[in-house]
Amino acid sequence: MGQGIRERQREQTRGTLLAQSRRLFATRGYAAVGLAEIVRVAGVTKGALYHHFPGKAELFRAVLAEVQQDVGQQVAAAADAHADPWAQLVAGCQEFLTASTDPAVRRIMLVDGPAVLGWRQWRALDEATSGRHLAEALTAVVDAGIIPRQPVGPLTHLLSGAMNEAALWLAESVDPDDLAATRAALTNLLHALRCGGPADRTGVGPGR
Amino acid sequence: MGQGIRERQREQTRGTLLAQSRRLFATRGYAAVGLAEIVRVAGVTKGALYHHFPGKAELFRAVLAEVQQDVGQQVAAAADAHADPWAQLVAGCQEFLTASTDPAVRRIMLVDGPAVLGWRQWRALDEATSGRHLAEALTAVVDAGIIPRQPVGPLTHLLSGAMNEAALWLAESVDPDDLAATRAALTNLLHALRCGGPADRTGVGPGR
DNA sequence: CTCCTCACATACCATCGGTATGTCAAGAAC
DNA sequence: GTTCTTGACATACCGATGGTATGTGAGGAG
Repeated sequence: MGQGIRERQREQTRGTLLAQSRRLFATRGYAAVGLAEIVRVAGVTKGALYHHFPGKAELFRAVLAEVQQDVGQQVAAAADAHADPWAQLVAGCQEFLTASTDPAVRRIMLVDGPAVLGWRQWRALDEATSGRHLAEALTAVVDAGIIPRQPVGPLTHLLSGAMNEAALWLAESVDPDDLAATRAALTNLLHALRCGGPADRTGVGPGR
Repeated sequence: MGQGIRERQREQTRGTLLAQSRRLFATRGYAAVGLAEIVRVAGVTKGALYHHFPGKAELFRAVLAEVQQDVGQQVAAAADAHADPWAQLVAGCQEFLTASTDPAVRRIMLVDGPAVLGWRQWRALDEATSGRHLAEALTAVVDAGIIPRQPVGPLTHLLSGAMNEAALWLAESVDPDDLAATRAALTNLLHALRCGGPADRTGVGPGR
């Protein structure tokens, strides 16, 4: 089955490198973890690391992609449990808050990600995974006429940022009621979108 | 006036150190700027830097505090131009987007800040300046009965994160309409709060 | 004038990310 | 089976970086 002892070994080495990096980056942050420690706990040398990844930043990028993938799947699974576009949106957003309980998500994806890769690359990765689900869900909700027709781009980023920040806040929060309150506020915010029409939008053209 | 040539020189050295650091950190990011370059453009040596700051991270912290202070004042000034609590909230939020046009704000305050100092310290700094204004404005709006009574903590973080992310997105955006669309979406979002309640009121609310 | 302190400058060090090169086994060629 | 090539690492080394220990000269108190 495993075609070639060569390729199998390669995948295993790369796998442990990614797994250990993810663990260390999640617990102590990108800057505080040296390559020496990564290769030590992975049981290899720096030569192996640089054989698989162009450098520390690219290693982090691979780890981040893995984390984003996991979150994206988790969100998508929660959304797919519903048929109604609106229920999918709400469920996906709530599930994102749940997924962000994982320290790896918070530290790697939300804190270090933008700083290490730059916001542009970070956004591109997000766009390809979890962020895309939000945009699609919003588009579906707009198309279904549930909320007023409007450009979904700005709205996507507003909501994405709102949830990111809320997740980080909840992580440091000591009051257990904060989680429930945030979930309620988020749901409330989403519900509020349904009655927000063209208010006094100053100096803006027609939406799409 | 300046009591002592000693103290004046001290303040000037510290000032240029802060100013040059702010400029370099804003343009190239925290990690990509070395202390050697900072002290070179500031016309001093590393000895001077370590005499004024405990280390690179603390220097960054001082720069970030300065940036936060500026943003906070800018937001407060925009809000104080209005008497109505609601107008203050909207004006302050819009002004935050304007203030985030500055690359120093985006890179130092929004991207590198959380990663370098950790989200906890970053949040504490924000809480003391620009973030506090948002919380106060929201409290005022709730107290005035303009939006339904609810915990302001979660709402503050949701809105803060929304604006942070929007500001970063606008910075990379190429479409000039995005700015206007985002302002509209943000205003719309704020307006939508007026018809949503903690107990899930799904009725169609008034425009204004 | 004396002396002390403070605001730096100089010299130095440990560690880090990164690179160049060596090594040895797995798979291909015959 | 032998040779030969290739690829998956290991080893040794380098420049740069943040950080520290120590030197020094001018300002200010007495």
